[in-house]
Amino acid sequence: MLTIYNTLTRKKEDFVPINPNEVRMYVCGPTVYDYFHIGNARSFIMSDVLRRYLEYKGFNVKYIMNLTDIDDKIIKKANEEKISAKQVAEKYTAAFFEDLEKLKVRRASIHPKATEHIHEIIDFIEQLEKNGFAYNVNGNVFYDVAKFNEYGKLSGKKLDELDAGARVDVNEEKKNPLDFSLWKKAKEGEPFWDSPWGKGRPGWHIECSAMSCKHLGETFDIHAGGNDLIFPHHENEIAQSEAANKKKFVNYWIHFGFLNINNEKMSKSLGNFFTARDVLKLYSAESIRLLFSQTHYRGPLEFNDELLESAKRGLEKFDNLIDKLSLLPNPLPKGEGISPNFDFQSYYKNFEAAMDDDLNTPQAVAVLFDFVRDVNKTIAENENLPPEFYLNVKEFLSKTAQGVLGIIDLEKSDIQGGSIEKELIELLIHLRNDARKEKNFALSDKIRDGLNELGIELKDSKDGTTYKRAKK
RNA sequence: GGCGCUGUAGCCAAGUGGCCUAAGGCGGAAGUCUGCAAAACUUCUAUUCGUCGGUUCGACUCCGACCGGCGCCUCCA
Repeated sequence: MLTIYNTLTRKKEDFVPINPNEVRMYVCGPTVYDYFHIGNARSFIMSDVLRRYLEYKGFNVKYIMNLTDIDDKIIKKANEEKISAKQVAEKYTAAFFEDLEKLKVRRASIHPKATEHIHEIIDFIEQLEKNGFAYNVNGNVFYDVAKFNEYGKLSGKKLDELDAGARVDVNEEKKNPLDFSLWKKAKEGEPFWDSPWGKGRPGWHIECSAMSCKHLGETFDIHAGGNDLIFPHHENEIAQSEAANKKKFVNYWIHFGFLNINNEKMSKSLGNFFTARDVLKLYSAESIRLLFSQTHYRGPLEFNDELLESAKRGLEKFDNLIDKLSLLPNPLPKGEGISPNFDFQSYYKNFEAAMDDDLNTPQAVAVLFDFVRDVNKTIAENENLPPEFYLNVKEFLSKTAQGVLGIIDLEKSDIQGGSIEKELIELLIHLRNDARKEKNFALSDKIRDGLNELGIELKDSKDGTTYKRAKK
């Protein structure tokens, strides 16, 4: 049974979806005004892991991630770059999908855009007006926080306390400083849409309520996002959706911890961030995903080169085993060998137990490392293993390490390939081994060192010489 | 000020009232292999869980105090 820590109840709960075999989940996506940073990537990756694990468990997952493609930051960027807001959004939307793909994050079922749901958003605001939760002041429409009794139930804040602590950003039009914009009146030169309240554009929070409702229904299973969205964003979504639909909005709220640099939150405003695409220039998606998987999703995650490097090194254990598998004859000889005493089921069981426990990926990763070690031992201790053994190893890694966590790529063995490059390397290895037979070590070492400089490492073993390419 | 999180080996990081004299990764050490090397593989690497008290037959795990770190309360994954 999968358990999930629910921010709403502050407890770990059994996960029971509304429909038995289906999970509907919504994750807050990016505002497309810039490249996203590696801290944002954590949310995308961990959401992806959650989605993959739900599928592993047999659920049919309907996964929505929105794109905020109209907003103050986009308009600001457009003015800076002297292009339209639409062009900014298009540019960074394309970049967003490119980066996701490089991170091996699977696309959501649908990535709805705010600007393509203006109609739904307007309907939603009208419903709020009708229910008495919204008020219009000169074309600006606000949500009346005081009308929603349960305001603060997600973040554990109380209205009066919030009021006291709220930083004064005086907006004369608001009844309460905590009221937030549902519809913003267009200023001169800003993009706008026609509405019952005049020309304007939607506020930030309303798009998620409108789009989740359209694509997932009034009540759905999981809503996820970064810790900093708890308040006010998710709190406001609840206020909007529950006030409009008069129904519970979301059953399970999941929030991801931050990425820290030197024990400090990575953020655009602090300037201590790396874009995902820059990190990807130096490290593979698998390295990044392993690093993220080695910390529980709710806790803070320390991020630096040394840790990325150690994740990359850790990955080599998997890669070496994958290389071993890829060197086996294809197809494997049938029915030969003695079955070792190797209990694959217990590894599946342990992996699932870890993941079921509020997505304890560090524990799950530990199970995978144990698995690799035990497989290596078994291979070393048994001369004549049956083909099923290797097939089972591959299947296990394929389902868990690759399928759920995405920390390995079974199709991409370094040893594989069919290019001329491969043939040249093999020719050099032959020449070198001839030199070694003649004890011409000066020449053989020269070849080895030369290849090394090109990023190709030779490995001599009993069964011959193999090579691998240096990796990210 | 309000609310919340957190302190485990050189670094990162799970975990639990007795199976913990504490997973896993990196780093370090030794061994196997090797012409040498690298790599690989194997083994070892915290008598101890921020400090001090308390509860308990028993705590690192529960409670209290103290010290330290972080976050939200404002756009933010």
